[in-house]
Amino acid sequence: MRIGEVADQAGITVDAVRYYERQGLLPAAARRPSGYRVFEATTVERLDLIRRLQALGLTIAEIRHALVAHDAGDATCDSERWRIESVRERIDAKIAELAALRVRLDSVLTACAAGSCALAQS
Amino acid sequence: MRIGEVADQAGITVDAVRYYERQGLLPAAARRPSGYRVFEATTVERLDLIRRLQALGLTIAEIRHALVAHDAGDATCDSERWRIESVRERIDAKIAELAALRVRLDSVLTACAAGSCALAQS
DNA sequence: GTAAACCCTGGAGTATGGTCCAGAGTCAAG
DNA sequence: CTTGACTCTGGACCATACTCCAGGGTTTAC
Repeated sequence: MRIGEVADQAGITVDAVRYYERQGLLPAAARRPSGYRVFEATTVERLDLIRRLQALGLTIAEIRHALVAHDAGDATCDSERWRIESVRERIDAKIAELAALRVRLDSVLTACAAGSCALAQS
Repeated sequence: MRIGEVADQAGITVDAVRYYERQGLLPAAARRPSGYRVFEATTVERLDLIRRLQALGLTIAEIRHALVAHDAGDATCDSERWRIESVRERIDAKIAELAALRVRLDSVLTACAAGSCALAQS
């Protein structure tokens, strides 16, 4: 398959495919004599997996670590659980931060309703 | 006051002060013949205000809009309320997004506990 | 008069996850 | 044999909010 075909089937751009290759999320593709990349059908599945992990909030670096472990056959449920849990902690921290922010915003809005503008407060 | 003094009193770096000036959050400072910036004491208060608005989650662009209205005498409680409410909506949307992400993560972890690894799922 | 501490500008760098581009080569159909 | 669609590379660019740097000038104290 050409790069445009895998990209279409995975629903992403060819630029993204090349980017993932550069980032080590895909093994370096085989090449035709012309330099064109040649992909196997399984690449589409791998791209789907990458997208699913991204949708779970993993960064490119985390996905790379996960896939390297996977490729080496080292990806146990426990090792992946640990990775996902660290992502969950990061998300929980972010939610807590935003919730605190929202509380501060509400108090500003309450003050605003009472006639005290945020720009005038000290 | 020199730039280092206002920066110290506001608890930020001189680079940040110059950045705020470039971004239009501070009026262009007066200069000595040597080119050194000269600030009035009120600049410290303005820097404090900028920091408070940042702590509420406003971007530099939003703070600029708010301060321009303020400087023009146009900053009413209503106009500021509208600005703060749009920030609150943004934060609420972000919290909702992260909460949905967390639900997905939990289902992956549940599957993981049941022996189905995230990397193996289709 | 000299050394330390301060200030100036313009521009590059940080992190993230890609996108977009030019300029060139390749491939398939008609 | 030509046309159009595809691909290649390396590098610049997006937003955000600064930070850091070089290479120079200024101020202040002793």
